[in-house]
Amino acid sequence: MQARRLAKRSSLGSRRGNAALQPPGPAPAREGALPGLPPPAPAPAPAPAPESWRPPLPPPRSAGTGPPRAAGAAAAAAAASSPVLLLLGEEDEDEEGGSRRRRGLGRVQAKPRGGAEEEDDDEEDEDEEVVVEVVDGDDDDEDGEERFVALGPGRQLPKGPGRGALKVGSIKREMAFTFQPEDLKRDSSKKLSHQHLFPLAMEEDVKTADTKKVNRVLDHEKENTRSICLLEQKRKVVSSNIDVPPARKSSEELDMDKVTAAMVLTSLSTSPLVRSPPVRQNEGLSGSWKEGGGVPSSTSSSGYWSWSAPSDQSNPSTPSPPLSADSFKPFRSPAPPDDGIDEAEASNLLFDEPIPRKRKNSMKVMFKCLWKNCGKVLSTAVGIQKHIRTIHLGRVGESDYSDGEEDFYYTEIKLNTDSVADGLSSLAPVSPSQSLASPPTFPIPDSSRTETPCAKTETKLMTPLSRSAPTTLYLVHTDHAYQATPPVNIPGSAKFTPNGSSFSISWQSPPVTFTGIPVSPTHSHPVGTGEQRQHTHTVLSSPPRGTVSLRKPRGEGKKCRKVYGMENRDMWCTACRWKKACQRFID
DNA sequence: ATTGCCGGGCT
DNA sequence: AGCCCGGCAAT
Repeated sequence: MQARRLAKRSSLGSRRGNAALQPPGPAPAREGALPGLPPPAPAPAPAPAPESWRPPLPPPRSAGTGPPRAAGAAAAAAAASSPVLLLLGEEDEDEEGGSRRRRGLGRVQAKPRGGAEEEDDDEEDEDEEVVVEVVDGDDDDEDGEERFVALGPGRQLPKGPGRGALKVGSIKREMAFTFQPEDLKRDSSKKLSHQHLFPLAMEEDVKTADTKKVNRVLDHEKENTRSICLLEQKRKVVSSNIDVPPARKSSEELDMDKVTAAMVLTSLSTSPLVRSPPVRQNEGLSGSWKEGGGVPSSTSSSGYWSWSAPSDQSNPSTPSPPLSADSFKPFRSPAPPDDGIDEAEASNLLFDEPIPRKRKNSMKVMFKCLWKNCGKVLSTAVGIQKHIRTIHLGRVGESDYSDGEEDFYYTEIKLNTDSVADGLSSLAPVSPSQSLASPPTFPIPDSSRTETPCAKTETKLMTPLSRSAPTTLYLVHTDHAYQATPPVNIPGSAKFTPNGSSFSISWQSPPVTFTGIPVSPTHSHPVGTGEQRQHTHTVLSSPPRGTVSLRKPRGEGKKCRKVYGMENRDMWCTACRWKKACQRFID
């Protein structure tokens, strides 16, 4: 039989009908009688089909994303050798992502959490890193530099965002460089952990830069110098070289510089690149700040959020909340920011999508006013800033403009919002003024959907869906109804529970029942108002496609393949033969 | 790597 | 509709 089939296949299946011609019912039986016959030597297995081409894997991401610190040396080395690498890598990834998505299209918008999301994450991660580095002046500096370099001379910037990146890059770069001298200094003395990354960056710099820079490096270390350097360097024409500011300023000046730097950063914060750890509890206004790192934090965060929002739109399908506060992974800022960069003004308010993106861990960030006697908590950075500005700083007129000062007067609070409802409810009251945007952004939680007025954003991923999905599945399967299986399964015995797992039991017969009756009490009939019911309905109908198709849980039981083996493929149930869910041995 | 089976193409 | 298979995901 098999041989026949094989032959048939090899001959392009022109005669495909043959095997099928045998009456389906008897066939198995007959064959069952045949087993005695030595199975015809299976024809030489057809050469395995050549593997379908796959998009090349993106270049090792390690350089860009991975744990920056750990990856450190290797990654940095790679980067150093060819700064462009990173950039290219990014692009490649993008492309790949695109293709992946494209490929995925056919497949029910495959699970949103799939590659696309990951990729997004990655990307953003990278960006985040960059940001972080700016703030901290840490390891990531090189990153920024690399990017800059690559962008500048090497290639033409394809589009707006690129340009923006460039811009930012340069700035960043300056900052980064400023740090370097210090790093060198520290290198000898401190040996900070993050330092090992630097050498690379420095190396590169050294290549281009004069040795005198090194000398300068030896100067006493002032963290504040950074800011100064930044300012000074801006003047310098040299793009590739890093010059250390020759002059040092008095401590007082340094403070000033700090402030200045802070302001600069703040203003720059619009750029997605600037980032800082999300949750930073700096009660001590002065104490906790470190080298200006803290300064932009709040502002940047707001900026960040706002940026992230657009990204969401781009990938509506992926809920992916990248930021995990726990891991303290640097934030991802969507590289794409085509829109934003140009308007680097303090237009935070514009986007101010206050709403921190929903995080995986269901953490929500709130902003608390630290002003004495004012414990006001708002959900958005912008909101809190505004609040501080107007209420405490008394800057009524310039409400729009933020010089960053407000940042000192509020802190971020992480809230654990396990239940969406909580988050929403708390949200609403707290920041009535700006919260409007927030609700839509938190679609994830189940409860939210009912509460949120705005239906469009609602994801259909909610539990209901999952439950409903099985139902749908049922239908689908019913449709298929592979007739072949002679042995009918115990329809009656199988009891149908709403749960996906058990539903599988009864494919064949009863599904119909189900279709009519929504399985889960939650969604099902009785409860909903007309509207709600409708909603449910929609969910039911659409989900199969949009949602992660609930794949039928894999049956543990024996399957035709197992039972009969490949040799007796003919004995398989049709479904099995067709690579469909086995109907004979249903689990 | 194997296996179950979905999604989709071809006839 | 029947048949088949690529490819994904679970194992």
